[in-house]
Amino acid sequence: MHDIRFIREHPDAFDRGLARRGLAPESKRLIVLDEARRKIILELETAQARRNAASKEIGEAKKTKNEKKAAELMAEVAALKETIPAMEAAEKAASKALDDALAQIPNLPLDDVPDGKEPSDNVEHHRFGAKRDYAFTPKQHFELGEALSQMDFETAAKLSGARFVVLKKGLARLERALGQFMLDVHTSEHGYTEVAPPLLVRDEVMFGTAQLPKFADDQFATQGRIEEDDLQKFFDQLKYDERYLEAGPAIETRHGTTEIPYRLTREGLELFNFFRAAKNRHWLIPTAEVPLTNLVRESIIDEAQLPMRFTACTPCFRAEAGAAGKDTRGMIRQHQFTKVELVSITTPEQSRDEHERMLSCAEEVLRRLDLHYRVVTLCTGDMGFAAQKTYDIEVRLPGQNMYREISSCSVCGEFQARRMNARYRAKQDRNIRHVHTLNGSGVAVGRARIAVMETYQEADGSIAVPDVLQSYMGGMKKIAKSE
RNA sequence: GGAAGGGUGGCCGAGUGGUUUAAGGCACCGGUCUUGAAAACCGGCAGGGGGCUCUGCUCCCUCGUGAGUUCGAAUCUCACCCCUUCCGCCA
Repeated sequence: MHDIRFIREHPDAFDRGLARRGLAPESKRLIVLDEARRKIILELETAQARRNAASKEIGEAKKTKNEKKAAELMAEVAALKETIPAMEAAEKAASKALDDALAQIPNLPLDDVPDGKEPSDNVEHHRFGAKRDYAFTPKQHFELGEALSQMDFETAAKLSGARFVVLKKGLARLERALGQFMLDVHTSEHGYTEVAPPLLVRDEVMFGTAQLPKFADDQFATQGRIEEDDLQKFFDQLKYDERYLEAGPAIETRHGTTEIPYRLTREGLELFNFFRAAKNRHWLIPTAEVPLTNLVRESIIDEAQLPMRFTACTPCFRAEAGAAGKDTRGMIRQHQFTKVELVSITTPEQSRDEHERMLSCAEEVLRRLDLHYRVVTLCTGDMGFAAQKTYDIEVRLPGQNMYREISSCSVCGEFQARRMNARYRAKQDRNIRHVHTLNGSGVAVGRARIAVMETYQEADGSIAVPDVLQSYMGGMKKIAKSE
């Protein structure tokens, strides 16, 4: 969420930032909304101030027995009480219009983010390791997994549909081992606090990290249950407004009378669906970034507590609404996957350095697994909604013969903090300011398993267990087919 | 799912219709004292927003949220949200 005061004071810089993302200018429209808002606030507050002053004068007039003046003042207050409610409603509407508009606008890129439109415009930052030579043609992870009878898409489809998988034996354990290993590295060596967060969260939490309102279609949510009382309340609210209720076709009853039933209009149905969806709903987290970042929502933290660093290994759930046809084979893009997440809460001064640090924490995991990867700085056109700057780590998948994203580390500035109302009290001047937030995968466990499988595959289709994982695998050195 | 009790500044907490302009404490900041620190004492200290002649002055809103009653609401009424405890069910 942007600061309207910044936009008001730096409209050109704001629009330039949007332009770098390939977006049309917004400052003019926002400033118009803001001016409308401030105008009505001024009117409302003038009326309120007069009402308050007159009320005090009433007391004084009564004290001095000036009944005539008191009566006049009371008439004035009565008149103000007629007009103030409408102004209050107008003020609310104007503020909401501005907030709704602001909520739809993505964060601005930092100066050093490369300009570009597409992933191909991302800039390589550095590499670790090198492509390996194989004496055979490396297979893709799903070929390996299915041949081992430890990765089963068909059964998963019976249970849950496409984009799910059942893992067994060594591959199931490899998933667990990777998560444990990563958490241990981050907690015991990188200073992150391990958290086991809720996987189901409220609307406002999803808004805080900016999954809502814009990306609702990408999320899974639980369905609220509607009871009879709720339904009655819903229809009471409609009040036979013809936008929502209309007369249906007449029905001849058994008794020869004609009844004209009411039914929902299209808009009424939409309203009903909205009402039902919002009732007792929870969202399934698409990433632990959501609960971890929101840990500090609606609070004022002492600067001495910063930076805060949180990590969690959780399942993540994504509807993959816009990904039809993409990565349909294998486990690259699933509705459910495991990820170790890193989140930092910092002061504005710390966030840039913390971003570099977070990247190196994520990289360390891949280094110890001895996986070849490259780091790219995302271009302005490829960055996520909330990010100011993002590094992606792309791991080499020899079977796919591609580099694929395995981690994404973003600094968000105060963009999310504003949405969450997360602030800190500065040590120096005791002022309250918004914190900065950062998030990164440290790293995606599902994709790390794929990378291990494809990188460590052997000619016979078995998979060597990387040294650092063997202790997490009960000493297992090789994942091979077993009866 | 049932019942009861709650939601007040960064934190704790008083306040059940009218100097609440929200007591008091803790924390924090400044000062006095001290070789220094602690203690003690003195002073300051909620958040958000608007306006202006903008280092300042001033106004508005906020006691979970929204509506209502009233000349007047933290306080009363209604609805909703959230939390806690107990009971039931349950891994």
